[in-house]
Amino acid sequence: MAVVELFRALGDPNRLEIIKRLSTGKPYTINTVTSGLDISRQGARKHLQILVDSRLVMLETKGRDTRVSLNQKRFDEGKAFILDIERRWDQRLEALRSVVESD
Amino acid sequence: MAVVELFRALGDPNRLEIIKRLSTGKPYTINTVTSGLDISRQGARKHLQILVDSRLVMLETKGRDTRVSLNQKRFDEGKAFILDIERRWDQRLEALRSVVESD
DNA sequence: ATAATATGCAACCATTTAGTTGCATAAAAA
DNA sequence: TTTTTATGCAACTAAATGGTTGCATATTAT
Repeated sequence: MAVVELFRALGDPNRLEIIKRLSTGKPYTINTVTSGLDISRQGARKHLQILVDSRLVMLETKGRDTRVSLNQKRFDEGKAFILDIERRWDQRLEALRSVVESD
Repeated sequence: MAVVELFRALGDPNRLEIIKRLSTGKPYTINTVTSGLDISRQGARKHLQILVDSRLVMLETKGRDTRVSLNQKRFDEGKAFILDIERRWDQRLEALRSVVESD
C-alpha cells in the first residue's frame, strides 16, 4: 500500500519541517531546505532521501547544488485515504440515524 | 506537533488495516478488529495501543471484552495539514501565473 | 465447578531507524 | 590556482520498533 509509505514519511518532525518549507514554493537547495534542523548535514540528508523515496519530494542536480521541490500530487493520495475513512464513518452515522428515525 | 504522531501512527500496514476495519462503523472488540493480521495477538495489541496513544482509536472495557472505536475527529487534523500544504502550493502556482501574465 | 474466552503485563530478541563522524569530489568563488 | 561551498558515500552506534513467548486474571459459557 503506497499510502503507508506516504504516512510513514510524514511521521517525523524533521521531515514534516522540510515539507512545510517546500510548500511555500520558495526555491530551495538541499542545503537551504535542511538548514537549522538541529541535526547534522548527513542526518538531514537521510531524511530528505526518505522524502524522495516516498515520492513526496524531487531532486534535480543543477551544477554545484541540487534543487529540491515538492511533488504536490503525492499528497492527494494521503488526502484521499483520509477522506475515504471519513466518508465511510459518516455513512455509518447516517445509517445509524435512519435506524433511529424508523422507530 | 500532534500531527506528526498522527501520521506516524498511520504509517504501518497493520495499523492502517485496523483503521480501515473500524471505519466501516461495525462494532469491534480488540479480538475481532485484530483478527487475521498475521501477527500474534500481543503484536496486534501493541499496534492497537499505538493507535490509542495517538488518539485515533478509543477503547472501552465492557465486561470480558473491550469495545474498539474510531475517533473520527482526529483525522481532521491530518486532513487539515495536507490541505494546508496544498493550499500554500497552489498559492505559489497562482503567484507564478500572475508573474507570467504581467509580461 | 470447570472450561473456554478475552484480555493484560513483562521480558526478550532482531531489525530498522535516526543519528553521527570521516573522507572524497566537483563546481564556483577568490 | 587555491580555497570555499555543496554535495556524495560508507561505516558505525544507540535507541526505537515490530515482533515473539510465557504467564496471569477476570468474565462468560458449559
